[in-house]
Amino acid sequence: MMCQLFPYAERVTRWLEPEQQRAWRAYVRMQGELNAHLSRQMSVDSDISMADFAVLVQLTDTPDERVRVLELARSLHWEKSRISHHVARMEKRGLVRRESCGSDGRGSFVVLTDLGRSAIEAAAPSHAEMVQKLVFDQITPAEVGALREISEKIFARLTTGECAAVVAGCDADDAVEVVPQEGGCPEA
Amino acid sequence: MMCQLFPYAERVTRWLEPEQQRAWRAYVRMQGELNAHLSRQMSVDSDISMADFAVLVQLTDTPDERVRVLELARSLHWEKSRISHHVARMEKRGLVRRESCGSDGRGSFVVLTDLGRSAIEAAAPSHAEMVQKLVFDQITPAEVGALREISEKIFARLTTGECAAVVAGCDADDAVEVVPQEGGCPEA
DNA sequence: CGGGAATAGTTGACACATCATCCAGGTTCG
DNA sequence: CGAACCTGGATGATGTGTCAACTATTCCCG
Repeated sequence: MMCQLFPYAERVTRWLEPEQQRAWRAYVRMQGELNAHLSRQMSVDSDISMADFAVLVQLTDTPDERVRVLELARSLHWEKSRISHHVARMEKRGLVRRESCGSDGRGSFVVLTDLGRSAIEAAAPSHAEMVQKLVFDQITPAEVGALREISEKIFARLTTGECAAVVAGCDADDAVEVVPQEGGCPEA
Repeated sequence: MMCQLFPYAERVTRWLEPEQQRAWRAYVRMQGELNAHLSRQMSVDSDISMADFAVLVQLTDTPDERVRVLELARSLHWEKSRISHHVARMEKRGLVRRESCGSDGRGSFVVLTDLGRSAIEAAAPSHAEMVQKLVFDQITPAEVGALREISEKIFARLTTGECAAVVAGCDADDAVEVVPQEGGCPEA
């Protein structure tokens, strides 16, 4: 594939070194368990999923609590059809509603409802505490920095060059980073 | 708003510090993109999913290429019903087959087929190279070590105390010492 | 003005994960 | 022996993610 071009002409596979192998396995396992745990916790004690949460965060971060569908897709790095389906499900549950856009006949807004607002307000604190307990209570401040550096470097590689364009329906706009993720809120 | 922190509150939420927040955001984004990228790459150029790959790896790691279903669940940290469904789909595609277990009438084995073996042999090299390029080419040897340490610490917390038992159908019955810890998982 | 092309969004089919439930084969113990 | 219970595993419903069409608007350009 496009990401497969390699400096070596031949098909010499570069297998992972033992050290890398260990790190990779540890990372993969941790990441899987952490995701599972955070998802389960959120759905158990707030009755919304991580995906719902991410969408709701985007909405609450916007002054008038309404965002265009494709704007959501871009800031969440989701495909447009994923957003579309997900919003449909959330609408069914009353967390958001759709409104058509006057200035552009084909567009539509996703709007936060009262139910949606109270859902995220209920979910945020325990989610933040969970992240704190499961992640940041376990590692040193130096490791926090390292985690960020590592993540940023890898992420950068994923969004540059040949690898970037693969995401359909959501161009790597660039300036990126109005990242959805919750976490703490700087005391407003 | 939900982010306001009231000093008098009984349950004071520990929001993330700015540094932690940045690290968390970076991690979440990276992890999401990396997963998506690896999955897409594998299914595009080897026609199997990461989940298939994980199962196949377990099978090839076993001398006679046959493993009990629950054994699979335990080593992959999957729920038993997930394994069951997944194996059913893989069987339909000819990657594995089931065989009943003589010594225990209720058990069954999952057995690697020739098709399954050639699938994983085809998938492994390009997957390894992808991991190399996307991850290890981006970070320093010191960071490889850090990544492993961080992952191990967080993982350890996830499999300890009350957090561990939550996984249904796959009790860490053996080995794993379950040391009760205060602080608990969710605040309940 | 008219006819592509791009854009915004939806839809349907399918793969996947989770949950609750069910079931058959073992185990324990009176 | 047999009833209660435990275990290994399958199944169906439901929610979620992806891909490939598809519709409807708007844009561009002659």
